[in-house]
Amino acid sequence: MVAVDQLSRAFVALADPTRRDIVARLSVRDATVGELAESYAMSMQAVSKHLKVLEEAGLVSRSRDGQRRPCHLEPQVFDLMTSWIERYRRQAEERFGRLDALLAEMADDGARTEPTGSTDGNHEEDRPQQSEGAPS
Amino acid sequence: MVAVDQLSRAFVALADPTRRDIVARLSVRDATVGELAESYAMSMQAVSKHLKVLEEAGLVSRSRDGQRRPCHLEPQVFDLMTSWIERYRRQAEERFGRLDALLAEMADDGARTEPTGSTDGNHEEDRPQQSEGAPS
DNA sequence: GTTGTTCTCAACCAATCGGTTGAGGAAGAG
DNA sequence: CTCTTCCTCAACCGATTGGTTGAGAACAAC
Repeated sequence: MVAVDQLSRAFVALADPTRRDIVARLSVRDATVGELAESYAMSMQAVSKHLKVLEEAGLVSRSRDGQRRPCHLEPQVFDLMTSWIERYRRQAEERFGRLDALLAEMADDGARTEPTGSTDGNHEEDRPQQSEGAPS
Repeated sequence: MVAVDQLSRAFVALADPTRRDIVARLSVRDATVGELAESYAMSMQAVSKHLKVLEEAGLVSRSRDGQRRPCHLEPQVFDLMTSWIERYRRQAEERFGRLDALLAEMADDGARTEPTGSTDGNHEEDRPQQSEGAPS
């Protein structure tokens, strides 16, 4: 995790089962580090590290309450992930001709993209180091 | 990645910018290992490893065409991820949105319904090793 | 056959990850 | 003040990750 973008941090954060479980618990109610640590067979320091990862990913915030550090779920980052996923899922399904599933979805948000033809080709992102130009 | 569940594999796979970019390219069109490798400043072996990760996550499948191994995006796994995310995003927002409505309700009919617990409280999953029971 | 292309496997390496233990800071309680 | 509670920081450790190079398998083409 060396100065990576937020999307990478978010996916990295949710890649660990313990961290996903922490998110699940925090979605029910806020909790302190100690409370969370009781649930897992690991030290409080380890849980604290996991929370740090979640916090740096923007998924969790922490306030002060005496010597306690209550953890709070911040679900905005979820939108970042789902929008990334949905973008490419939609493009892929569009390409495979699964228009039935697509049309049902377009009834919701009315995104009028060309059926199969356009294949826009502008998938920008924090591209990793490239050697040459775009692919064709 | 030592025999982890599919959800972990999927998040791990998308945690790398190069792999996300591969997914982006494959959403436009299928591609061979060599074609993909031209786009990045790394060896074909490295790209092949990335594709292996994506394949084991179920995000990419590969067929044979002579000595080529065309890669194909399999977007079903995306649903697994979005449904996980949406579940907890919804629960969190529900919890935040209900706070005001809850307080108004508690002024009316007292403490008959449990504030946060009634909605579900069963966030099962392939729980990591726990020490004790559920969180209160 | 030989040659060339495409791709994978194996070994290696530095860096990171997920855990540990020990020490210590910060704040409430006696 | 001391003591305890809650939590973080630092150092360490083994396993994994993301890259490399070299060898070679599989297939097409000559």
